Amino acid sequence: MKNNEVLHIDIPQFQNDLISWYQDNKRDLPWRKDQDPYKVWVSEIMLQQTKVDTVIPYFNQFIKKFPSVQDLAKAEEQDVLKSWEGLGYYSRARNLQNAIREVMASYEGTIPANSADLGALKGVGPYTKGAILSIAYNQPEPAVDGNVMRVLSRILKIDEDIAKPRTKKLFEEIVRELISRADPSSFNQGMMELGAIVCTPKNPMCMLCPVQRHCHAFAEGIENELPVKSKGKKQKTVPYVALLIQNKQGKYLIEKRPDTGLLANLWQFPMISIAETGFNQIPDWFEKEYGINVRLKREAGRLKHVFSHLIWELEVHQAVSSDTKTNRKDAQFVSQNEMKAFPFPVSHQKMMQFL
DNA sequence: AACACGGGGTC
DNA sequence: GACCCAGTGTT
Repeated sequence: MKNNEVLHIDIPQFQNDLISWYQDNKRDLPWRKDQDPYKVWVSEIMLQQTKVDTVIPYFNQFIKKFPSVQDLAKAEEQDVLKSWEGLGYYSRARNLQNAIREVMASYEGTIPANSADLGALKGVGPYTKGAILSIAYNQPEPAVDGNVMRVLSRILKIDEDIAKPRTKKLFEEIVRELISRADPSSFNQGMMELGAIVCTPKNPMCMLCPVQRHCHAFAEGIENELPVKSKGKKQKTVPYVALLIQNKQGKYLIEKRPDTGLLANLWQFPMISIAETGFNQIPDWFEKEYGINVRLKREAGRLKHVFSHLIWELEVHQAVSSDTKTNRKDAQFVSQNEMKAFPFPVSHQKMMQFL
């Protein structure tokens, strides 16, 4: 589809309506106090697939702890993950620190202001690249997220499936023609703010919309039919037995997860896929894998934890061991107090309620 | 192009 | 429950 087939609006007037509204109505958010590229970057990573209200306290605490590129570069990864604990998508934190270290090594600590160098950094995809270039460096680059696709699909009456990668590219090309050269920062942020506040997924507040007069979906009364988005497939359920193993010193066994995949490098209580290892082989399994003896005491409780792509059903058991050490690297007995320094996924924080 | 990758809020 | 969120990396 050619862009000129869908761009049936007065572009200068649209830009002016949007930017005027944004400047009068923008929320007072912690990452909008200045245009520090580092803070813009951190905020954009945190905001990926995450609501503004969720991000605010994490952002404030993160910037206080790691105020600059230098501070984040020299931090321990475990400290960075601890600051990210509960926010989800933990590879964002690890990729961010990886990229920040690359900025120190290759760019003397200055965050690149060009598309090629910025986009080559870990965790900086098309959206984040455009957001940093437009918001921190005032360059007319597209920053197309879910908000922008929703808003533009309605304004321009585009019914392509926004779940398809190809559709995102279409919107990026459209934004290249639509974006204000005078104030790309306000244009991009205005589009996202509009999507978050007015042009919401359900029941958009068209009566309050600053660009209502440009909107083809509103004109036809089909704002609730757009955007078109195909459904993802539903999650698989996986049953586990998780163990709260206490030794004679009153300490509990915890372990570090592998450095790739789900919840990489976070800590957890040992858990066993019950589909692979039978319940009554658990003691033997621990003897072999951890070099410790384990005796199950009682079931402490059950909990279900839902991820975007799978569901854990955890049967939590209390257990005891007469050992104080394990032969497994990245596993150790710790007191409840010592435990607080380790980053845990929310699923295993829930388990601590049973301690 | 399809899938892995968290967690919380809303209706 | 189903959907959504200021998406990216891997396959």
